[in-house]
Amino acid sequence: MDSNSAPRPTQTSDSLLHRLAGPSTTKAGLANDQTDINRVIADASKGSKFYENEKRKDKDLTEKINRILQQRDEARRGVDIAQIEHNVDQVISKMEAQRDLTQIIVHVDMDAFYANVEILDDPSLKGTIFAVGGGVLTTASYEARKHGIRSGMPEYIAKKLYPNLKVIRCNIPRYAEMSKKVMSIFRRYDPNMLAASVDEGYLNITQYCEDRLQTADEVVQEMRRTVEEETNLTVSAGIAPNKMLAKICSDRNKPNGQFKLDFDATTIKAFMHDLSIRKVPGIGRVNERLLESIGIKTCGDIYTHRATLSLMDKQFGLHYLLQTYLGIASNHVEPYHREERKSIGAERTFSAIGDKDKLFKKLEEVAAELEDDMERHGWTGKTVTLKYKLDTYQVYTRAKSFDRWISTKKEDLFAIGKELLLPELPLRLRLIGLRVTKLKDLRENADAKPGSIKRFLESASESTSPRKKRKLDVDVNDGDNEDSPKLSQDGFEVSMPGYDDDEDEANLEDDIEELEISTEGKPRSSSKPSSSSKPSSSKPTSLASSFRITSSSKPNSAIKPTSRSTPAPKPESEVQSQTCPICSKTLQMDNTAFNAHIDFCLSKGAIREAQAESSASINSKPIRLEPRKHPPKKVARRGKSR
DNA sequence: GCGGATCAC
DNA sequence: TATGGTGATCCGC
Repeated sequence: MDSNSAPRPTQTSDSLLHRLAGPSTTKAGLANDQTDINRVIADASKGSKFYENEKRKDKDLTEKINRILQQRDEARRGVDIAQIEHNVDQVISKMEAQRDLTQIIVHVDMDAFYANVEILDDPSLKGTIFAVGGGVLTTASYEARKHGIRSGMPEYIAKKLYPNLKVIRCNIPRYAEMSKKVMSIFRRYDPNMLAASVDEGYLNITQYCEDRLQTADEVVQEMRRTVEEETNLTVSAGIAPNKMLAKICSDRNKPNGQFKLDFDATTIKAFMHDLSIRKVPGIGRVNERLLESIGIKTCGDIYTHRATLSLMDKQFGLHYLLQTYLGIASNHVEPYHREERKSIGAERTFSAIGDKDKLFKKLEEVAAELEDDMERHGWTGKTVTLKYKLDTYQVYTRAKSFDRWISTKKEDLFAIGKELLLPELPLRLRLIGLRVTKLKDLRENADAKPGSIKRFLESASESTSPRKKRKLDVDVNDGDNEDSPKLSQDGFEVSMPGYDDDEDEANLEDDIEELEISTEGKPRSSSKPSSSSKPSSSKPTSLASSFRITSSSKPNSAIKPTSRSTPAPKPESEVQSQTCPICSKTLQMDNTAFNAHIDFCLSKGAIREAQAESSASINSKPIRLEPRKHPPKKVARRGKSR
């Protein structure tokens, strides 16, 4: 257990080595000896500002862990552990009783997507060691991964690992094109699938299997074969009763393989028992370390330490971890809806700048990009957040809210950003960004109940085939968004917005452009740190020692579950009380019937009324028929450092 | 509402 | 020489 208080054999601690190795360490196709590779990476990084910042974060985390251990020991003192365990066991029984094994969920994941598309266009790359990106790598071929080269890694470090590495520039429009093709094949199996990113999606094939009397394995096998036949790209898949399990399973036989988990509670629990917690979506490197510090490395360990987790629920989130231990999660799959968007922003990295006018110039450029996006996608909002990163890599944000919808003109965005940045100067920065939240959808005026309206419109336009680009509200998924991915780490890359669907190509391309990874900067080392300049404000959250933590600064920590993670099953046809966003009547019916009712209301030209009405009330929140997407989240928290 | 922080891709 | 960009969410003020 506690691997951190042990003496370090080398100068760089294990945790720091691990941190420097990047977030995608647990991925498929890794290298011979991770240790040697981590060493090379650390040596190549040593001395840089980036390295120093990682070191600082690592130290903060170590201190936080020490506080947690102290809290744990204190909390366990004098309490009846057996009793607590008993109580937790009862909670587990209840969760178990709600387990839903009725839905067949599939997670599909394209293998080394960008790299494989490049091979498509240049077959001579097949089997060779190459990467896609520039400055920072977006993805690496499987052969390159064997040498420790991963997405998110700076090119110069990758070349230390393999000097002859060939690096190909990203061709985002091309990837988007292939993504569309592949997604459309997936949709044959579930028209309601969720495209989670350019290269990844979730399907519910329960109906499909039932209709054809085929097993899930057969269907997925056929689907994967179809993708390969029609696109020459391979995909890996996971089949399980919920999204979390399906995602974990898709990684099991990658590349070009599939893995099905038996739809049986005993099998699922056995599967989770030995699974590294790091494999659980939502648990990243930080939470991995926090959990490990109290002895939890696998999901099975969650049960062993249930008493501690219960006592420290605030920090770790007992509920979410228990669900994870049981292998229970959301099995809800539906397409992304435009109204789910919560923010829109732009940010740019550049070689460090200290000059005020030059910084404003950068801010202006970012403002222009943001204007473009907001216009193109039809959004405005009420809050603007400035983000900046010092040349020391420390990140800060400063926000301002308005009681009106802001102008999307770049001049206005710039003015707001300037107002936020000015009081912080002087600073030496390497990144500036602007983000708008508290959004209002300018296309579909329904900011009032978007959920259903959108849903209806979407299916309607789908059948009639859209083709025209914008206007006419209702656009289905404007491609915008989505989940968005960008460079990924784990294996894959990035993003793109709207692949979703058939519909406007032009728009799609625009979106794609923005995805390009910039990495521009020609870094010149900034001569001096000038680190002295620190963000003024800073609110030391210090007092935050909400707990009785001992020492100084940082407050809390730890993991927590989130309400999300749909605890229960919820097949979908459950009768419940719901209020129609159009006619405002409260109805008792299941979702299918409810959507039909909404269709009815909409068909009566109720749209206009709804729009008029909604523009008056800006706040109504989208209604939600089902649990939302997104996993858990919520794990650790920490205070500010330094 | 604000700011820090973590995570996914 | 040199380490992305977009979006979401959570927590503690």
